[in-house]
Amino acid sequence: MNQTQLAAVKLDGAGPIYDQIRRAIRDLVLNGSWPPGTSVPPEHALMEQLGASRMTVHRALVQLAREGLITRRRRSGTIVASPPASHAMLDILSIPQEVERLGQRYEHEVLSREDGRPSAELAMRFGLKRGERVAHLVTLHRADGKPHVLEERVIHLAAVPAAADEDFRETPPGDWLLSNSLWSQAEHAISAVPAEPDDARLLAIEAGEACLLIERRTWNQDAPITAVRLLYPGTRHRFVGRFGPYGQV
Amino acid sequence: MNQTQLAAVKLDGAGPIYDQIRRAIRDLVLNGSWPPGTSVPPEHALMEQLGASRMTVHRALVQLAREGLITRRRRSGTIVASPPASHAMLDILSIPQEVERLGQRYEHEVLSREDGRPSAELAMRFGLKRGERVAHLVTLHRADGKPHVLEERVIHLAAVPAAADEDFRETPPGDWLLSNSLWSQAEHAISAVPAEPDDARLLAIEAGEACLLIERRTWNQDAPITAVRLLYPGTRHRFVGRFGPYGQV
DNA sequence: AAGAGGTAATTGCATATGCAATTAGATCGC
DNA sequence: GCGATCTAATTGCATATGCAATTACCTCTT
Repeated sequence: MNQTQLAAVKLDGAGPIYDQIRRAIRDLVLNGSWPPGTSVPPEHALMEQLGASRMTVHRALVQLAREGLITRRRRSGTIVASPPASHAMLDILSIPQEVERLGQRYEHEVLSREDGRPSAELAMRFGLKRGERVAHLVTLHRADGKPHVLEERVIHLAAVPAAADEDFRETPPGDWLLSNSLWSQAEHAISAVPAEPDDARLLAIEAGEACLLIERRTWNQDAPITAVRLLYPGTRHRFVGRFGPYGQV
Repeated sequence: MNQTQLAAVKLDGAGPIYDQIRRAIRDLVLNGSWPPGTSVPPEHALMEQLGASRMTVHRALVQLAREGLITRRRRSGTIVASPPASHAMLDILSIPQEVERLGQRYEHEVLSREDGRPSAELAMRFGLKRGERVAHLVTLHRADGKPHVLEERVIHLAAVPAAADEDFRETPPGDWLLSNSLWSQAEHAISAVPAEPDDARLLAIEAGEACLLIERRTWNQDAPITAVRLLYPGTRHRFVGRFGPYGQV
């Protein structure tokens, strides 16, 4: 919680001062130098440290608070926020949550796992470099005992070394990664595909049946973390989102 | 473009002044009193009209600009922005754009149209009230001559009376609605379904082939505008989105 | 030890002031 | 007219100042 040795805020001289401060602190948060719970120096301290006026520092902090990276309270001060678990998009990041929100019992089973350098076929399918060590996992998620989604995932071990010693029995890989790694960008692709015979058998559906395929890749500051293919029996699933023309107005 | 008789900004006395100003202007924009292109009074004018300091007015306007509702330029002033065509999600609102972004030639054809009270079956499928008058359209969109997506749509004529006199030959219904109606909320559902025989024939694919189904309903302030089912041959399409845990960081 | 009350740290908000940057529109010179 | 130049309107940014609101923490009383 406390700053024993807090990495310093460094300005880069590009653009308005308030924005330099904002970006500097944002980067410290995003790259993990200031993990969630870290207390941010009070406005006075930053003001002296940076040689800016309080209002300028304030402006940067207010904006960061609006963006959700920090939490501010009078008298208590400012701390780095935990990534919002309630973010609309994030819902689909946690399969246990997704299942439980449907009021069903969740289970998962790791069907296979291999660590090492990817085969040519695997590298191709997930857009990997051959040289890099990855964990390759296939996991089946069940809702009330029935197959819910088939997950095939690679984890970049260079980015998440701890994954090598984790067996994912307690927590499925997606959720484990959410709490054991940092990510700053994710890319989704959604498409419909017919079920391959092997996949169909695991999902207990007919081969060729329409399935929803979600492919997601996740990075932290350009370093790839993980890539996953989620195959949902299409007839049983819909993804719903709500928005307005200017965002969530 | 100009304010012949601009509806006035009215504060409600609730909360900080800068936020009252922000909400007041936001509401004028969202409810259509200040349509896109309207020029917003300069900071000086608002300052006098509202009895607030320039910095306070400034703060409200800066925030609205960051939210994308207004556009500001030095000397030229501030105008109400057009709803952002570049919004990631919005891309899929315009099929012509979607096709042209792929570098293909766009065409569309209205295959059928019926205006009147919906049949029981139709009301059921789109969640309509039986009493309400709607236009019911089936449109096929083509890319480079090949079927791209099959659109089935209902338009609530009470909300968009002008739709009754439009034949949608020039502009397909989705795009026409974008420029001829206001909307504040949309809901998407994405799922995978096998192609029905009729639909498969129109899309020139095999019956039962996996398709991506996007169902979208659109409202303006709780009043339904339109509902649409877009059926994409799944193997040919992917929808891609990108985001970070704190939004578009 | 427990509760009451006071103090001060910290953020939130508003104002006033001044200057910089941009550029639409006016003016000038030819 | 037409291009060059000037002027001033408008937004962008930073600072200094002052007060309000919240509340962690200290002190005092019993």
